[in-house]
This record gives sequence, C-alpha cells and structure tokens, in this order.
Amino acid sequence: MATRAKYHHGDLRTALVDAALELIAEHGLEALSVAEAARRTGVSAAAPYRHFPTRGDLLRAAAIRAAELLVTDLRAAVARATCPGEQLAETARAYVRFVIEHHAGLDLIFDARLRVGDQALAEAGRAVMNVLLPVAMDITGDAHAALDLLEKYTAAAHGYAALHLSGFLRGRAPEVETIADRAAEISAALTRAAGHSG
Amino acid sequence: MATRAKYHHGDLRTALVDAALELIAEHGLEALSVAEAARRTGVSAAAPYRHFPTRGDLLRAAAIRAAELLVTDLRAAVARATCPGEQLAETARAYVRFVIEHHAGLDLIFDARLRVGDQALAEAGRAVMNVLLPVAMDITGDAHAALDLLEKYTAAAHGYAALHLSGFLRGRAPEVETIADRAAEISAALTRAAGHSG
DNA sequence: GTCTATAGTAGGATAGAC
DNA sequence: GTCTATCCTACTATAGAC
Repeated sequence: MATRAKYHHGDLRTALVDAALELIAEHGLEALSVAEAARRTGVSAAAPYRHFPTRGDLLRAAAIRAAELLVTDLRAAVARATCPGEQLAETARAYVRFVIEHHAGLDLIFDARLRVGDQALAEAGRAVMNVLLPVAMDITGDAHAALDLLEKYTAAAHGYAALHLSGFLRGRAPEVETIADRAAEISAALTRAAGHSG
Repeated sequence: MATRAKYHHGDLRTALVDAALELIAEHGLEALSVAEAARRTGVSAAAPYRHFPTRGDLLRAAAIRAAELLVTDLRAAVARATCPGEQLAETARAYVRFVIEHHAGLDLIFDARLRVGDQALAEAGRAVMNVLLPVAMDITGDAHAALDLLEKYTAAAHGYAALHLSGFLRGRAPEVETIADRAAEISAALTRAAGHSG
C-alpha cells in the first residue's frame, strides 16, 4: 500500500510477492490470482510466468516471505519482554496481530500442499519455530514439554485469530488488541500449567 | 458418501446441501461450486438455481445444516460426560472432530459475510452456543466468566483443528484423536484456571 | 422442477513478437 | 523480460423449452 515507485524495473519478482501477500491479506489464500497480482504491479498477465512457472510457485514464494516477516515480528516480540512467560505472551500477541493483518500464518507457512518438495519453505518454517522453541524451553526446561507447550499455545493463538477473521468474535471482542490480549492470557495459563506439571 | 438412491425426486434441495457440505469437507469453503454440487447430485447445472438464487444462498443453507449437525454432536458429547469439566472437554473433542471432518466449524456458521440479513443462520448459530453456555456456566457460576471461558476454549479447539487441517501438526500429531485429546487438555487447563480466578 | 443452450466473466497458461 | 494475442477451462447465472 505504500511505496510503489519504480517497480518492474528489475524487481518484478519481489513486487509480485508483495502483491500476492496483499491479495491474501484482503481475501484469503484462495483469492490469490496471478492475473490480479500482475494487474496490481502494472504488468501484463503473462509477465509473472517468467518468474513463477505456476500459481502454486507464486503462492510458495508468498509463504516464504510471510515466514520471514513473521520471524521478524516474533523476534521483536521476544525482545520486548524480559522473563520467558512474558516473552511467550508477547509472541502470542504478535502472532495474532500477524495472522489478522496478513490473513495467514502458520497455516500458510506449513501448508501441506505447498511444502511438497520445497526445501526453502521448509527451511523458512523451521526458522519460525526456532524463534519460539528457546522461549518455550526456558519455561519448561524439557524439550518434550516445550514442544507440547508450543503446540498448545500456537493452536490457541491461531484459533483466536482465525475466529476473529471469520467474524465469530466480532460481537464480544471486535478489536485486534483485545484478541491479542486474550491469546496472551491463554499463553499465561499454559505457562502456569507447564510450571506445575512440567 | 452413503445412500444416494432416489435423490432429485422431490428433495433436490436437501441433496444439494449435502453435496455442498461434501465439497466443503473436501476442499474448503471456497471450493464450493454450484455447478459441482449439481454434478454430484446428478442434475444439470441450472437446476440448483430453482432452489438457491445464488451461490451464497447455497452456502448459507450449508452453514445452517452444519450448525444443526454440530448441535447434535455437541449434545451427544455433553451427554457422554457427568461433571461439567468433563463435559467441556468432551465437547472440545467433538468440536475438533467436527471441524476436521467437515473442514468447517464456527468460522462457517458465524461467517460475517454469510450472516448479513440471514435470520435463520443467526438462529442456528445461537443454538450452537446454547448447548455450550450451560456447561460453561456450571463451571464458572458467573455469566461473564462463562463467556470468557467459552471464547478461550472454542479458540483453542478451533485453532487445533485448523492447524491440523493445514498440515502444521501433521508431524507431531497426525491422528485426529490425538488432536482431539490435546484440545481437551486445553479445555481442562482453562477449567482449572476458571476455578481459581472465577 | 428440471432440461438444454447460452451469455458473460475470469483465471491459468502458452506462443511468438519485440 | 515483458508484451500482445490466444486457447482452454470452469464457474455463475439467465432464457426458454418441456
């Protein structure tokens, strides 16, 4: 939405990925069309195919870019807090904001259909988890328990974001920050539970 | 998938809704096409439009049917358990199974785009919540806390189901029942948390 | 109530010019 | 590397016959 100055002068590929993320943010994964991405970057419908053989390849590239953006947001969230519990809560907030803003999150990054034979996407996904794992480990002390905590906490945060996007929570919690806080509360509850049984 | 005997002999409408749910179950909301639903019920592409003016109307009908099916499942889950905590856990399991089986849940039933001006869908959604609310009330004793618990617990269950569908959890928890158990665990953790602070 | 036929739209993808 | 032109496919929706 910001600077779209001298695109398609050497960096159409990046411009297309940006447009793809925009389209996904507006109407979800399925709404991504190569033609529309081309339109938005000011090139012909055929131009993208020089950079992405199929629609799936553009989608994959968008997923990788999303992973990179998410890593940035999560790292910032970790840095904002001091104790592990707060760090986890902050990443929960960050994740909720990310999913609501981009209309996609771990579901896109770890999409089973996209991952088939794509090493770069698998690597990007791993990078995301590598931000969260140490935080969870600091809380549980145990690797198995950390994965368990991570799984539950991502599920909760993702569910909150997904239900907000659909409209289910609009009545009770219309604001993004409210949703983010709720996810952080679950994170806190899970952190406490891990402290007892871990 | 079962009995498709003498359809389109008086009940094409129902057959189309069944087909619509099948399509959604297979490839998600966006994959629902009137043409394909017609094909599956053995009628021409034009036939559905006698029963549903637009694709959106078929989708709405499918959402209402989904709500009815979910109510049935949730009621059965409540009946399976005795104490409120177990009841909530059982409904969490039931919800996860439902979403994974139908590729849709509260997100479809409460979809903001579908609800515009549809009283029947709003009513169907309310019916779902009316199954869960008493259970939550039994746990918290307080209406506000009950809604809070309900919100958190549905978010967690929905997130688990959604992440499983996308493929994110396939590595660690490939089985539906494993996912259902995990959601039940969160439900239990939230029930305990509600007991402390509610 | 269902059919055939059809109009209109939109997207994925390729061929060949520049 | 991008363009124009084109093909093919699939879907929504309508008109009019039966």
